[in-house]
Amino acid sequence: MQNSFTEENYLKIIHSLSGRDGAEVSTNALAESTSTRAASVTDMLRKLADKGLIHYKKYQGVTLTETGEKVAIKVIRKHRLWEVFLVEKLGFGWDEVHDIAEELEHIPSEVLVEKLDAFLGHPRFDPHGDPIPDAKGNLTEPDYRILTDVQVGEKVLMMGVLDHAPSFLQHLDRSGITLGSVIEVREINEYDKSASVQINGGQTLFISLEVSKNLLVQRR
Amino acid sequence: MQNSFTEENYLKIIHSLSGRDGAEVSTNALAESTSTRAASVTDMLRKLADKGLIHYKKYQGVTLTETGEKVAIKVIRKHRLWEVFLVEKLGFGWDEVHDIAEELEHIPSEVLVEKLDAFLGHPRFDPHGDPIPDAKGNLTEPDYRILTDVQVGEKVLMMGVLDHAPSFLQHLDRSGITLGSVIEVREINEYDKSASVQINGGQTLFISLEVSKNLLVQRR
DNA sequence: ATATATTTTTAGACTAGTCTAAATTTTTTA
DNA sequence: TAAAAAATTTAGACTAGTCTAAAAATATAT
Repeated sequence: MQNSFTEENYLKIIHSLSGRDGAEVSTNALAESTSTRAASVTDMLRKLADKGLIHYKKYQGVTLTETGEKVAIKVIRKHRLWEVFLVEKLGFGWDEVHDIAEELEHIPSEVLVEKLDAFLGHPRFDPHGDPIPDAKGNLTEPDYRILTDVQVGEKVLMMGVLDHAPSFLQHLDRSGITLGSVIEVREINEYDKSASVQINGGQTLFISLEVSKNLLVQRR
Repeated sequence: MQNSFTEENYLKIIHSLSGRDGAEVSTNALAESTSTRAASVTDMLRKLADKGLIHYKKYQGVTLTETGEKVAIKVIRKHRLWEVFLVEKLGFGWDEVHDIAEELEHIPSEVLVEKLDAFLGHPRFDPHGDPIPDAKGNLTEPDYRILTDVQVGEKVLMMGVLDHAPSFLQHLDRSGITLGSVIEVREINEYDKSASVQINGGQTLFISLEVSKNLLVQRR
């Protein structure tokens, strides 16, 4: 039984809204994320439930079944591998690849994914620092901290972003912050909670709270 | 105005059935090639005509408009570039790439195609010897000969295939014939019109008329 | 705890792409 | 050149995915 482009997208979105704990996802949240109306979501949920891909009880929200989870993770694996390809091989910026990967992730063919993975050297992370599930479907989210949780005086490594919006990524580019950058938190401004940080031991700049909330970092 | 996956396929197929002279293509031929019914083809033809992509008069067959031709050639360009990628970079066999490229060819994004083209080193031919249209849409079909037109005693270069069926390509693999092979026609068998040929100055073997008809060759 | 607000589902409809069966047009053939 | 055959189009219907409007269920707030 083959899943459609649209079905795969629902599963992927349920996965991401569901979070690590596999919490229930609401119809409205899905309508928001899929840019459709709640009524359309309900229709699709009945269909996915019939196919055994989600647990669904009317009015109670949904969670993925084990099968549904597997499908979702395969799509995520493909999405992230294609993003690596687009950035590493074709020279796209990390702010340019999301929409194209949204299309490529639905190309069917197990062998294509595995050959692509090998060609890319079995990367563990995509250009935004998101972990790439392995061929068996194991997806281990590394427990990065958010920059807002870093103490003044700490030096950390920039490992990923929570927001993938092109405008946010371009802002980071202009700030000279990329994956692997060393960020030292120098001071937190009482007034607006912005942070003074030093990047790679060089330039010092202000990072707004909004930005800090979307930066994933790790102890060095 | 964006064309759908299905519309692009119709245009591509009309292009290929239409041939170099841009001859009219019949509804039935399209039904055959698209694996649909004639009635469905008629519906789609009305739609493509409304969009200005084909010239269509009821019962008279169709030809591509200039716009339709451009769209078709873009799809062909993408198909052939992806095939090069799959064979050259991912290590697929030339008999394995057609179906995957059928999907990839519909991924939208001009910049993706151009970056892919550059990454591949601006290849002029795909893994089956078919010419790749350039970014401007210029598609020059080289005038290869068919092996059946080669005289006994001539040595030619194998440049492409007319049949892309996996079984045919696998048969060539087993015969040791690939793009660039030197083929010397030694003898034509009166009985079944099969040809005795020598490959790369080495092994001599029989090629059936069926096979000869599908081999494109060039004077060395 | 009951009224109000919010969320979700149902009902009925629309588009794209397909189908079958029947009608029509074109082509072939005798 | 008229009848038969073949090709094509029309008519009406189906599925997937979406919509709006209205009904029903759940949550919230006095």
